[in-house]
Amino acid sequence: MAIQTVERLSIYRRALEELHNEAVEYIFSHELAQIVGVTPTQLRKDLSSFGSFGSGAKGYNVRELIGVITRLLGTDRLHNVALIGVGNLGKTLLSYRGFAPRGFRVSVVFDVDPVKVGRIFAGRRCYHIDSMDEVLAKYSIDIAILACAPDNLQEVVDQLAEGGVRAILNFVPTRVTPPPNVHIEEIDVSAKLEKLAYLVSTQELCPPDEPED
Amino acid sequence: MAIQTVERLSIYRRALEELHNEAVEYIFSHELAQIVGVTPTQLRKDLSSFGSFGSGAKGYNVRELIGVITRLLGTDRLHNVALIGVGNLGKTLLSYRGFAPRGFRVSVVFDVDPVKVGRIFAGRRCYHIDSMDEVLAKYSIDIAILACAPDNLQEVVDQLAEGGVRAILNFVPTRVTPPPNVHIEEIDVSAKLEKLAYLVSTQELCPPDEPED
DNA sequence: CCCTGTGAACCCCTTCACAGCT
DNA sequence: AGCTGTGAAGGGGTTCACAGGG
Repeated sequence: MAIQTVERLSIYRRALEELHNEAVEYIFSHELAQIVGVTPTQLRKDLSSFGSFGSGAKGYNVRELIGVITRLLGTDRLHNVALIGVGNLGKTLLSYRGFAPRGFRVSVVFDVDPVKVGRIFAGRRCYHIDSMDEVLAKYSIDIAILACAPDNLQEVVDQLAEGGVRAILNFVPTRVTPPPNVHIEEIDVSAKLEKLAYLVSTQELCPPDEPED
Repeated sequence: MAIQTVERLSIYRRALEELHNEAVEYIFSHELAQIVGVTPTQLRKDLSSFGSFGSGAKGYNVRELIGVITRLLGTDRLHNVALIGVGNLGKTLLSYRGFAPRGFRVSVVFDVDPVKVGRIFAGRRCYHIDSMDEVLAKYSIDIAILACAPDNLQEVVDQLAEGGVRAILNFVPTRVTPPPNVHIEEIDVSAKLEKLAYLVSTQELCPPDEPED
């Protein structure tokens, strides 16, 4: 399955869950496509890449589709997540309500600040980064979120990999090279903003063709 | 210039600035590529798409490249940013130090909560969303960041567009249809996590071919 | 020589057009 | 008739391979 499809599945599922809550049982591709902002063809292609679920008369069964996508994304089982760094961003992530319903549990947090180590943040014990190996195993962590200072980031990543972490979500605007068999996703707010700045400034220079009024 | 190139330029510039701080004057494509995690060819292609800056002997002039990229991204002039929603995420964004050095100033914040409206957050006055029109003009806002509740999000977006906002960074996991001439970038943490969950679970099933030990 | 810059090939993803089903 | 599923075409972006220059 195409990796881009995977990214969209997550969006489809969220929309489908809302529809399910509104007691919608069936939906057509053009309706769901409208909601999530893709073309109906795109949506059908995505879904057809892992099976046939639609019926000509009623469209797609909402509940069934949610189940299939959930299994496919691997979010039917619980993922234990480690958070690295309990600064502003880390605390915000700890309070985010969107993880639990999708099978993610931030089980443990790490920091280097001696003031924070040993304390409990939103119910999670904060460990020192140096004790990572044992703690990762103890909580059977397989995903980590980086929300720490950029110093020694590669080292942290390598330690995580050694501890069995296979996927990392990186909020730190520093690029690290992924250890073997470890997937890294970057979330780079500044880069996104700068992209927007570019789009805004070029739009000023070359306004999109529209009929003069 | 390709849009993907734009996203990478921002990353290049950040790395170049670090190099500049370390008094590095020239750098070869393979060195910078290594730092930011792209192929040297990719990097050269990106840079060559808007000019020729490298010299065979010394590589690229760091300072010059920073200047060119900055102008190109449109971050040489200041962008006034409006933040919508002063919850956990909003406050975290307000305290983020990465905006100012890249030409972004969060000038004003909006909320619907009467407790928050009128208060000052990190030096920014909080206005009610309904007074958006006048406030946007007053501060000459051209970029907005959505960090609010998902209710009526499309309405908020449309209001922003009417107020002259041309680019929106959306942290809210709800898809909205962009008004004409408005660019929207999504930051979807859950979707990224679910993508990672997928990668982890498929890797378990079909481990990448490696020699048995 | 080893670097940069770049046409060409390649690859992936989206879109089109339509066949098949209900 | 309107829907889904899908081979085929099209487009964009990355990689390759090499020409050109200090």
